[in-house]
Amino acid sequence: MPTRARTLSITVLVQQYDVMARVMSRRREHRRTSYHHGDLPNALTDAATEMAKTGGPDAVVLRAGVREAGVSADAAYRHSADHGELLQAVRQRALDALAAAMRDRLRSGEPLADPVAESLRKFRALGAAYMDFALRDSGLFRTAFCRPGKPLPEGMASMSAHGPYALLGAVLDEMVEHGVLDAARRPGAEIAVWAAVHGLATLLLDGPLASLAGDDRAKAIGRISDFALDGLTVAVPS
Amino acid sequence: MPTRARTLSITVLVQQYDVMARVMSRRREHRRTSYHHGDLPNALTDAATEMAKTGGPDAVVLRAGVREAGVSADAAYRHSADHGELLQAVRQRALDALAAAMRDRLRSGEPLADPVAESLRKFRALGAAYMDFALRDSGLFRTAFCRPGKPLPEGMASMSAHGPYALLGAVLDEMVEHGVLDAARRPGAEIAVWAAVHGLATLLLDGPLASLAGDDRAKAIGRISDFALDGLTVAVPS
DNA sequence: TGTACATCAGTGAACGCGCGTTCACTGATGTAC
DNA sequence: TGTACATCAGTGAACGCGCGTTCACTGATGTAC
Repeated sequence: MPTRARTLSITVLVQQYDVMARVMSRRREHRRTSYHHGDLPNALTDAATEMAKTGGPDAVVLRAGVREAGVSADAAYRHSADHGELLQAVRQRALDALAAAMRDRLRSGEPLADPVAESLRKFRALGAAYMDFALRDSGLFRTAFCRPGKPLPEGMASMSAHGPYALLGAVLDEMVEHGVLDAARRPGAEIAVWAAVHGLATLLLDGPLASLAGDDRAKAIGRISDFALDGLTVAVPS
Repeated sequence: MPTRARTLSITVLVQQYDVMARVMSRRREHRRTSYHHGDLPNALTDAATEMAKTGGPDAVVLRAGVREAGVSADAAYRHSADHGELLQAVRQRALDALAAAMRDRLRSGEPLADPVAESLRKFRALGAAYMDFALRDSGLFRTAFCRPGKPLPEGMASMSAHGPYALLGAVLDEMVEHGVLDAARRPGAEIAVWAAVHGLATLLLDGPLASLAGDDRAKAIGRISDFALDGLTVAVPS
């Protein structure tokens, strides 16, 4: 069957062309002008972050990263101590992205004239941004909070001046300032609020609440901020 | 140096003896009287659960499990579809263990005469048991809530009549019954409370709060139940 | 009570995979004189 | 302005590991007649 055979071989050729084109375009992206890469540390972290975005922390694979960067495996070890350090860098990126999403949400809404209402608006905006990030960019979110190989260094991004924790703290301070939150209840409030929102995110993402359908899910998300607010602002602990 | 050489060889012998003794005792535990194991599915799940206890979900390794059960690798496939199914079985065990710890804590405390105080006591007991389990048996806890390979079947144990979720639900019902919790606030209350406690557990365990030292940690844990209670029982949402 | 036979539950060896890491080596770059 | 030389940042191949899974096969068990 010569006709069939020719048809097949053309199909095969087309497939081969597609594969080659893909390979070449990838090569082109990362083609270097010199023997040295120029900025391997960043390129590697970029590639690894992209993987985390898709597949979570388990997808952060050193060999895949150097492949993507168009460099041999050992080159990574000129800049990184080991795989754990790469993962740590990606984790940092993920935390930064989360904090950025929270800041964006703060800015995106219409500021309210009443400072009390405004501080509440901000509080809810942070919670909503956190939940959205967790559910939409779940790979990064999971990476940001994945179990680290070695204990994390103190003062990591989430705790730094611009991290999620600090953002929440600033809004809570505002709430105290405007009398929404009793100053006596301020200490440690970040942790309680953070726990509530973070817990809901993880239960929905990987936990037993993953099966919660669209509407129930939306309800649960909607409620968690009110729940946290009430938990903070109630006058008399029973 | 003949003396040195002899000393060395005795050391080596002692080491070899230790290794052999360990191997033999392991063999003995699992020595079978017949060609058939008798109860491989349970033995395998037992072994895998033990691994999860120590090393979390990543430690649930099929080959290690069959090794421990004293059986060849392929034997596992007579009873389990694949690795995912084994992990699922272990996850179920972990959830059962968590629920059991919660039930035990409910029973262990002195019941109070006042039904209002009693329902609050139960509420706090559940939270405390959950946190203790998470921090003390962290391997199992992590396994219970690890990301499943395939979506979980609906109606899993945490949602079943005796799972953690149902236990919390029952106590919340009691709180409504005795006027501690407004009935209008009852729907979805499990989720909010669960999220708060679960979130704190995961942040302390693997997250950025892992560095929280003994006293701060205790404070955060102590506060989370009050926080959740206040969030539920406050009269007027601002 | 035997017996043929299907089925169940094992065996030991192997496959293929992809990983993190390391090896000895080399091209490129910067610097002291 | 050259030049020797240390150092930096790559190469390609390999190592060793342990995993999940599958292969062809076999011993043990239950069942119909």
